Amino acid sequence: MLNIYNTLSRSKQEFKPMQPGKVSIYVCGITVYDYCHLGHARMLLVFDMVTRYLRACDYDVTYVRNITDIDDKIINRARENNETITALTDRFIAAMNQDADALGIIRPDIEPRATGFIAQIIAMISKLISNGYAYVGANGDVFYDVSQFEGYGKLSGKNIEDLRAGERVEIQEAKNDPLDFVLWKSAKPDEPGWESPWGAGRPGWHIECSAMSVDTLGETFDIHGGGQDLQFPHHENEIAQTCGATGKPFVNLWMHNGFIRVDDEKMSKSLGNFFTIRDVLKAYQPEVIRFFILSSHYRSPLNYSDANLKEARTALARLYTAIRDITDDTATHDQAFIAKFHEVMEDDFNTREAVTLLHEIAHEINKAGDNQSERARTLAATLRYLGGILGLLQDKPENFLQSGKTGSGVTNDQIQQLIDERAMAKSQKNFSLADQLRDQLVGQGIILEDTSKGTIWRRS
RNA sequence: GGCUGGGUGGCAGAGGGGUUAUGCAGCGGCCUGCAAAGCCGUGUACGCCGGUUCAAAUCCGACCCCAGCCUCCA
Repeated sequence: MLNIYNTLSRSKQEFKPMQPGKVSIYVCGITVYDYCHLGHARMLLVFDMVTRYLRACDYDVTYVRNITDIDDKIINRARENNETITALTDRFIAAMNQDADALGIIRPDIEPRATGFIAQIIAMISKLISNGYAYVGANGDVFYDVSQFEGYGKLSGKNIEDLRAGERVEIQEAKNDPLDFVLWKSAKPDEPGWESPWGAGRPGWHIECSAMSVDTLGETFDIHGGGQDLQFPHHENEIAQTCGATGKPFVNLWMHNGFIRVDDEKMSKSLGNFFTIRDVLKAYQPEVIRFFILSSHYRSPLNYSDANLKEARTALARLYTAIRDITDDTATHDQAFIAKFHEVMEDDFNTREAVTLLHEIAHEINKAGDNQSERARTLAATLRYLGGILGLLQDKPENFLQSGKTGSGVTNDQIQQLIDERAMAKSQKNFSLADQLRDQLVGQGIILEDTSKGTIWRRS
């Protein structure tokens, strides 16, 4: 029985899909005006893990992750760069796909782009106006009338009075209420726009997701996800819009992933403390980033640091080391570990416990000694199978262990040459030369291991 | 100020009324020419103050501290 924490009820609840065996998920994706950072990576990886796990449980999953390709930041950035909006968004969508692919993230089944749904957006806004939830403001923009929607603030645990008391909402003359938010923004003469009943303009951010999710998954669907910061106002507004337009419940379960932090502060553009995925990939293997992120619970904050990434690399190397040289292709699985794995994953996707379990399996393999024994092969197959559900341990062990980013100044051939020289020295009992050659490699991040089958190497 | 979530050993990070988390680092040992890897053993812990209980890191209450949201944000 799968239990998932629902932000709306602030508790774990049993997951019951609307249609048995089928799951529909919508996740708020990326606004494409810059490279993705590690925070985006966490969102991508968390929901990748969720869909992978649901599929491993034989659910037929439809995973939708949108792209916001029209918005003020995009317009401004295109203007700064002196390029067209399409050129800018195409460029960063390609970059996003490149980064996501590198991290082994399975592409969503449907990836709607806001600009492809203008008709649906306009239709939904019209519906909201006719249903009495929206109005045309003094400046020609269309606004959502928050006071008309009962339960506004329920998802984020806020009430309208508190929000007003916060007084951080910008006062805008055109609105009836400072809390009202824009659905359709009139275009200034030099801005892009689409024709609409309210003149040329573009959609507000929130309405995009309402229109795209309803169009791709239906008026009510199973899971809606996104980063924690989207709870308010974005998801709150989505609920108000979709329910206002359809008169039906919107989603059954809200999932929000925690943030990546740097020095105990949220990683963000405004703080200037963000690291892009591609920058981090220069120093660490993609699987290390995945392992790092899955090493904590998806709702917990997670601190990014060089030390933590290094540790993730070491821990993952331990797992790969355990299955090194074991042929596991024909072996069966250890059902006790499989059952335990599902037990922890069914508790709100406790990937940290799952990773702990992988370490326990690795330890069992190491204890087994003879790595061609039936027991070792069964455990290795289990380790690889369970790791695979998390998107881990699918590489060849020697490939992972040798393809680290340290010691990249020395080629495999050079390493092998030094190993050969050292073997010669060793056979002549010239240990001081042998040690000197080994130290030389260690200085370049290459670790040698003398085994019964000869000397093998890996990157530290 | 309001609303959420949290404070765990040297570090990271789970768990969550009585039984080893796990990983990294440390220490002792085995193995090794020496290492590495691995194995065995080992230490350090649950913010503070009360309460409930045979028993509290775990439940309850107060307090202190931190983070997130309340504005664009994954």
